[in-house]
Parts: sequence; C-alpha cells; structure tokens
Amino acid sequence: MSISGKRHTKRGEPAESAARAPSRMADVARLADVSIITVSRVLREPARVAETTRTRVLEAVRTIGYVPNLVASSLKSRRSGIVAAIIPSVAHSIVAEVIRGMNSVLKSEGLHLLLGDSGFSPQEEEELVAAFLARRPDAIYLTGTTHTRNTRQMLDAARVPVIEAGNLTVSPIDMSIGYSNRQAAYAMTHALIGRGRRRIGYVGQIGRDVIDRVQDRYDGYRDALGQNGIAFSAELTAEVELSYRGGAAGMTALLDSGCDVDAVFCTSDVIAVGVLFECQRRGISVPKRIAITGMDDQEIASQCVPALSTVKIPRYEMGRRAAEMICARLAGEASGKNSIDLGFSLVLRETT
Amino acid sequence: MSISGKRHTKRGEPAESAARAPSRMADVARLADVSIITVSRVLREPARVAETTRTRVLEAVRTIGYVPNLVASSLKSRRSGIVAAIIPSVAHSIVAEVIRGMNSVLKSEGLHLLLGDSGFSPQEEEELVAAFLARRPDAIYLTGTTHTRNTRQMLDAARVPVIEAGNLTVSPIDMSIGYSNRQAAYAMTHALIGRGRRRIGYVGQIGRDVIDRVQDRYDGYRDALGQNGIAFSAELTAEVELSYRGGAAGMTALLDSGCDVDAVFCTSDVIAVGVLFECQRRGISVPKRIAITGMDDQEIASQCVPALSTVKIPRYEMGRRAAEMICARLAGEASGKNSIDLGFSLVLRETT
DNA sequence: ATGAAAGCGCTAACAG
DNA sequence: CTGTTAGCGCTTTCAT
Repeated sequence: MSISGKRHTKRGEPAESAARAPSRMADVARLADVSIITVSRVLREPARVAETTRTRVLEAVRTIGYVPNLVASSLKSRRSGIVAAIIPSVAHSIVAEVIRGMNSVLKSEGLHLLLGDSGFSPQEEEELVAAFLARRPDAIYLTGTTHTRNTRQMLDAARVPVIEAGNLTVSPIDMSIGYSNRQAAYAMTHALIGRGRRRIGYVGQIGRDVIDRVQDRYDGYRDALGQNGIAFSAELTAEVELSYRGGAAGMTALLDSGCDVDAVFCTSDVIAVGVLFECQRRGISVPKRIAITGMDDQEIASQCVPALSTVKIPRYEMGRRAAEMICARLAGEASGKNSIDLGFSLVLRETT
Repeated sequence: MSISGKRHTKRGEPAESAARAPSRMADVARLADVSIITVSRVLREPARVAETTRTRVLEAVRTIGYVPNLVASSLKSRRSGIVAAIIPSVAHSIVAEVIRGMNSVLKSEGLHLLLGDSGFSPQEEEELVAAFLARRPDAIYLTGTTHTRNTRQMLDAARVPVIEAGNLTVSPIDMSIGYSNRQAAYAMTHALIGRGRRRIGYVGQIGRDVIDRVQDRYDGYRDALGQNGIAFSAELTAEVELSYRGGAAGMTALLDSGCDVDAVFCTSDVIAVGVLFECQRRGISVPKRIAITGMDDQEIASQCVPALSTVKIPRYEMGRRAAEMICARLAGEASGKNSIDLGFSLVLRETT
C-alpha cells in the first residue's frame, strides 16, 4: 500500500538548507497512504473518491501545504487554463502606467504578465495568490502591504520572489517599492493649510480599515491638521466609491452637513475631479470658494478646468523598476531584501 | 543519424480529419535530420550550434510552422516565464469593463487571463499572438478585426478557439462579438445633424489606416454627412492621440483652421472631454456654440459638466459573453462559427 | 473505489 | 559541436 516514492533526482536532503522544491502529489500520497492518482482524483473529482479517503487526503494536503502544479497538469491534459487576451491599450487606468512600465522590461526577458484584480479585498487577493501559485510564476507582484496571514504563509512556502508595490513598509515579505502615502497626503494637506485654508474636507475612498494606502492617506491628512492646530471634524470627512460619481457624492455630503468647507483633500484624482464637477454643477467657484486637491497626477489632472493640484507618483517608473528588481532576482543577482522609496512630488495647479 | 521518432500514442494518422496535435521538436528534428536537443539549442542558444545546422533547423521550424511548447519547457526548466500581478482594480480604462466581464465568467471555470497590450499595432499583436501561443492557451481573445496575415495563419494552425471582439466582421477567424462602429458613428453624427448642426468637425484617434474600428467610425461620420447633403471638408477633421490632451489639440486645430465649426464628433469619450476642456479654457459655450459627442459612455461622460452625449456600448456584457462563448466552446458545445451583434445605443445628454 | 504503467514535450546533465 | 539518457509532476488508459 505504501508508495515507493523516492525522487530519482538528487534534491537536497530534507535537512539541507537549500531551497526545498515545492511538494508534489507524491508527498501528499505518502502522507495519506494512498496512491498518487487518488490524490489527483480528490482534487479534481472528489465525488469519485470514498469520503474517508477523501478526508484523509485533504488533511494531508493541508498539513503539507500542497499547491498543485498546473504546469504539469497542463502538459498532460493539454489544457493550460489560460485565456490569452490581446487588447489595444490599457491607458487611463490608474494601474495602466504600472503595467506598461512592467511590460517594457518583462517583454525583453520573454516574461508575461498574468493579471488578477483583487477589487481592493485582501480575501480576494489571497484566493488569487493561491490560484496563481499553482502556475508556478517566476515572481509575484502585489499591490500594497496589507495581506492576509494566509497570503504571507503561502508566499513564504512557495519561496517565490515577491514584490510589494505602492507603499512603504517596515516588514516587507520580500522586495518592495513605493512611496510614503502618509507623507504625500500630509504634504498636500499642509500645502492647503499654507494657502490659508482652514476648513479642509476629506473625501476618500472606502476601505480605510483594510487598505494600507487609504489608511495612510487619511492619517497623513489628520497629521497635517493636528500639527497645525486645526481641529479634526468627522463632519468634514466622507468615504466614497473610487469614481467621479463618488467624488460628487462626497462633495454633496460635505455641503449638506452644513460645515463651511473651504478646501477638499481627495485621495485620488478621479475623486477630486468628481468633486470639481459637483462644484461646477452647483456654481461653486474653484478655487475661489473651495480649493481641491487630488492624488496620482493622472492625465486628467493637468487637463481639467481649472487644472487640478495633485501629488505626482512615478507609476511607470514603479512598474519598470519593480520588473527590473524581479529580473535581477531571477538572474541570481541581488538576493538581498530590496526596498525602494520612489518618493513623490507636489504638483500645484489651479484648483489651489 | 535519423530519429526513431514515432509517437507512442495513437494520434490520428496525418491524413485523418481529426484536429492534429501541434507539432513538436521531434517533428522539426526529423525534417532537419538532427536530434531533438539540437533543435532545442537552436531555439535557446543559437550560438552553440554550427551555422549550417542552425540554418537547416530554422528552415524546418519555418516549414512546419513550429511553435515551441512553453508548458513542457516550464515543467522541465522550472521556469514558467510568468509574472503574476495582483492589482486592486482595473477601473477607468476603456478595456477595464471588458476585462471585468470576462473575469466574472472565467473565474468560476478556473481560467486565468494572460494580458497583452498591442498598442494599436497589428505588428505588435502578431508578436504577442506568437508568444502567447507558446503557452498553449485554451482560447485567444483579440480586439477588433484587423490582423496581419501571419496572425491569422498562426491562429489557424494552432486550432485554438479565437474570439474577435469590438467590431463586426463578415469574415471572422472563428467567433466574434461586437457592434457596428460604422453605424454607431453614423447614428451619432446623424443626431447632430438632426439638431441643426451643419459644420460638424471630426476629432478621431490616429490610425485609421490600420485599425478597423477607427476607420469604421470615420466612415460612419462621412456616411452621415453625405446622406444629408453636407459637404465633407478635410479642414474639419483632426487626427489625434487618444487622450484628453489629444482632444484639446484637435479642438485647437479645428479652431485655428478658421472653419466655423458648430459641433465636434469625437471617436471616444476621452477625446470628447478633452475637446470640452479646451472649449472651457477658451470660454466657448457648450453646447450653445459648439456641440460635442463622444463614444463609449465611460463614467466621465455622465459626470462631466455639461454631461456628454455619447454612444453606449455594453463593454462588460461584451467581456462576459465573449468568455461565455469561449467556455461553451471549451465544453464542447457550440462549435459552429458564432457571431454576436451586441448593438449600441445613443445617450443624448447636455453637450448636444 | 483504487491503483499501475505510460508518457505529455521539453531540457539538464553528461557524454563523445 | 552534437547526441543520449533520464526525468519534470502530473493525468490518461487500462486494470483490479
């Protein structure tokens, strides 16, 4: 009944310090005392396996932390599980520039980007990490620094190069690249104060509780108020969808609350332009009566009327350098924990 | 010297009508009368192979139309060549809704999206198709109907399900889904005429010569003019980058040409909003003096001030249904040539 | 309901 | 410079 399973090749002994190869079905099979094919069945057609066996196998899978190898699966089954989509352009998304930056580097290395959208949810991110890990990617790019415990665990176990991008962190999983969202928000709010604004509203994206970047921007806003002796007022804050509509809704909320705002700090350009549109609809003069600031410096910021003051973040650069770090790692160079602070810069235009 | 190479499995005889499996290195090796590993080397480290051999192998590769199998390569070399990127959102890109729509379906099937950006270039698209084919995708999603001869050839040879999305075509490679860009542009221009506009400018994206959708929109615009007895004037047209800046530049060009425009038909919302911004900068009243129309109905169209008249295209739906067609095909259903016309609708708002 | 054997198409390791 | 051998980790096919 037992599996003879010994690797034919000379993988390091278990005790060796060398990077262990990921576990295989054979490992699971041995632990569960079944044959390899049974493990395969449990994973693909659980109904065909007796309940007791199934439970035992599933437990073994969990103990080992087994992640199926879809590459092997694809080879044999002739199904890669991949749909290749070729699109004309990813322009005008906040993440578009990052993707372009990454591709500019990856292309020359023959690497391809498998893209997953977590919808700002760490839970969703965890599922994507699990799914992607099965394809044995050469590296993983994660947005931000907020991840579930499981995500970190899987990533550690997989021993795959990981880069967290978009924010700074003192405890990176592996590599990281970004800028200080807190300082950026602080600087922008501070600039508003410097121009004489005192009743500064905050219109930010929903999800402060789960997303590091959003929380940091909020903290930066409050830091600036606090350090300038301006009282914080919950009435002056609104949490909204990340959209033009969201910005408009936020502005409406601030206005309806009756608090006499003279500026609105927004956590993104899209929200800020939404705020601007709402002001235009109401005939509120910008920046005379209300100043507005965004973050990201997307193209619209420089084009809208009046042009939006915002924080410029080198997104293309972020993608490019993230990819470079990945490539360097894959090439065996630079194995140290690499963290890069890209910085940011204030772009003061007409809305302030 | 010759290769014993006979497949151990019972693939259909060459003459059989069943779908042939893709060619392997062994096929190339046999034709070039070398060993398999030599083929492998020619492809990966050409320098290590004698020039004459190399030439012979390369020729065999070409004759056969061999596309390497990166899945097998990945399994052996333990390098998948894939970088998995997990991002918080692909919102606000023109293609974002399509991607979201596709993912909503693919997710439940355990399928993943490999994304490539062709930058509106059929040449680039060809290279991406070649690269992606090597990963043996279960299906390929292409934007538009303009493709190089080579692209079609590779796709035919690969016998992979292909869906062309975004425009209608009478000669699809395989499946297709979209709407009539020409009719949409015609309808919008016609609506402008119906509201009394006569000096209707055209501000469109560069690339009419290579991109079906752009050409079709231009044709639709001219159709409408022609059928209403309005003379076409090249002075009234501008080809610009697909950006807010591009729209502004286009408006500037029309104004500078001295032709007295009273409306501007734009081939995208982004361009249209750019035009609107330029009007605002110049104090030109919209729609009083100049009417503006866009295409796509992106979020900004309903939010900008005044709200933009545009053509609504069901992009999420397009992605969702494209993915459904792919899944149906993979499940063995619906093997016929499937073409869907999603239609479009005019959304007349304040800029007209 | 479970297992054994075979091999997907390629590349690493080692000849020669 | 070229070839032989031995698998990568799975799933297919055929048994039991």
